[in-house]
Amino acid sequence: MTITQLYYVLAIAEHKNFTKAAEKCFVTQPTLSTQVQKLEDELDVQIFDRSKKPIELTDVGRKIVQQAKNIVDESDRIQDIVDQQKGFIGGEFKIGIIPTIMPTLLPMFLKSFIKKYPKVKLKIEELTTEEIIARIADGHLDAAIAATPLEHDNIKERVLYYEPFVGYIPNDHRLKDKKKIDVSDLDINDMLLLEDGHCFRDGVINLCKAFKTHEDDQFQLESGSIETLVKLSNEGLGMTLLPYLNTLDLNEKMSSQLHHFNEPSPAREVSIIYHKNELKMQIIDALHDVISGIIRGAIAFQNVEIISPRAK
Amino acid sequence: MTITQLYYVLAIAEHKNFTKAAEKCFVTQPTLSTQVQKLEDELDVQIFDRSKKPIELTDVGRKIVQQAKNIVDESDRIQDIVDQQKGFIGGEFKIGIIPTIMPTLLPMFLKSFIKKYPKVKLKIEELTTEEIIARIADGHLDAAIAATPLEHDNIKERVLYYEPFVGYIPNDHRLKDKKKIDVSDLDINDMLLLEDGHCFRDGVINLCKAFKTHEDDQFQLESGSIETLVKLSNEGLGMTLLPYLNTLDLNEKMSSQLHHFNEPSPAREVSIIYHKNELKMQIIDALHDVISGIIRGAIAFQNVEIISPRAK
DNA sequence: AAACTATGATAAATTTAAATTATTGTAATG
DNA sequence: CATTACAATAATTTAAATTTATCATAGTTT
Repeated sequence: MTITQLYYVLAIAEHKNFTKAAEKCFVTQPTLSTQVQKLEDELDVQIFDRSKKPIELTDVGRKIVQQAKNIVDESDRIQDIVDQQKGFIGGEFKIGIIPTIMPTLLPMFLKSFIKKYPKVKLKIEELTTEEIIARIADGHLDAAIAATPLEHDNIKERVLYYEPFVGYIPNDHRLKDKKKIDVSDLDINDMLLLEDGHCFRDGVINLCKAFKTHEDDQFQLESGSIETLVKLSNEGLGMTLLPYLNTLDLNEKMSSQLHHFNEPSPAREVSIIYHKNELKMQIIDALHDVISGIIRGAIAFQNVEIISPRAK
Repeated sequence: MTITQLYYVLAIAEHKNFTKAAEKCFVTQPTLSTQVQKLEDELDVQIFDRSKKPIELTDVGRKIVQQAKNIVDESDRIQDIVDQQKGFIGGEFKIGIIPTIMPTLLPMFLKSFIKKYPKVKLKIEELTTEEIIARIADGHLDAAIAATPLEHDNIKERVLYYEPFVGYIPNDHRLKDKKKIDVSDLDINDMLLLEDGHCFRDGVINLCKAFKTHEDDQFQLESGSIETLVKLSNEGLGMTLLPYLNTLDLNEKMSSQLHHFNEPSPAREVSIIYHKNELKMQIIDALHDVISGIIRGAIAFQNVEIISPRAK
């Protein structure tokens, strides 16, 4: 049994297809066929059920794949140990960021990160929390930045900062004259929300403690970007909530529509999250240090109340 | 990096000698030299410091060895998964048993175990608790039977039975007329003990809540076997304590010298113990089932008080 | 200090294993 | 029924592991 064989098994299990898995492994399809057969012979058990299309795992196969993941993870960690010893921070690092954090946070830290750690090749993807969780679990993502707490067994979290929500209230809105707003002022039915799948949407819904009914709505547009929310709000279609960092680069006219919350201000917790196996911890540490260092200059709120990003 | 290379590294780390490690791996010494060099080249780090005699691990080397152990353990477990799936219970299994349990327990279960599981090749060794802990930790022993609790981080325990202590009191002893004895009757200074290193000795000392002084002793013989203790006791050199199973095959004259304790009788907890990595769990389960099944017929005490087997 | 011994490194040759190209076999699909 | 998709197999090439033989070096003995 070799680690390479286990890699092959994992690739096949993932793609349910020898040919595609072979491409991913940068070898030809017969290589996978023969190596997997060798492993199956050695263990004297079928890992894959080739009679099904697409190919399926057998019962033992599923357990073997699980264990193979452990072994491959543990063996990856040897390089990790060496890197740590050498103080080497580098290599490819795949990070996911949720859409409502990406445009504000990424420009703040990316430049100084790549300057400080030039050997790290960051691959950044915009993903929803759901997608992030799945990809961290299966190892396709090394880490992610998302709203927490997620309370997911296989994922660890390290808080980066707490980001308060700020009300964005158009001139014709019932709350326009309140200098500071309160959570109890909010009514989910005159607020603009992001489309489904955004945890920021879920956070706001949790905050309002009521579900949007859709019944007496004249329109049902739900945007995918916070920028659109602001523009819709300007058209008088309702108020909205913005994460604090989104309020920093508004023009003068727009910032005048901002209404902060009375303390404790509702806020989201933003963390760097990663698999519990703690692979590539040096890079995660590096990211954490850079980001929280930069944020410390931009956000200075103490008295906040964390709103859960999870639906329901 | 291959699993084989990691095996080689582990063998060298253990024997601190390429030649001996090569023998253990059933390959020639140049094989180890070249394979280890290849691994060191790939990781670009020295694992061994060959300038020292005997050879030493470098700092990273130590960490790599630790991780290599994990990987090798995890990869062994794949065969385990397959065995479990097939309901196959077999292969070599190394078990240690402490001296005070070996002669009574082994004859009780060995025959029926090898009959029920003919494919398991048991290798049984008599070892002290100390030796057992070390060998389970380094993987040289698959499991052991010992007095518990040990409260050792890397070792798991599964209780087999509780074995009461029974007083063996010669005719001239101050307690000879007490039908049932009590823990408070015991005086460590008129009792015969096993030699140092036996946990049964430590258990008895704990029971007496006093240390033997050696000061006013006329003799300082400490035996390595319970049989000798009984014979010395017969010579009037003091009383002793026997584990219950040792009292079952005494002749009539000897059994008349037995004095049971008032309930709750002091007892030792006897468990099958194994590494927390839970390798070869099917065999451990099988052993547990056979032994506790047999013991259930021989020991039927409920009201006992467990005495710790650990010194001090 | 010279000779000896133990032990690991290196070289060359051999054996074994992995990977590739080309081809065949076999289900599912239209 | 022909086509397509996809895995297995065969033959060959390439690469890697292992062995035998030899050398280098450090410590030990005489």
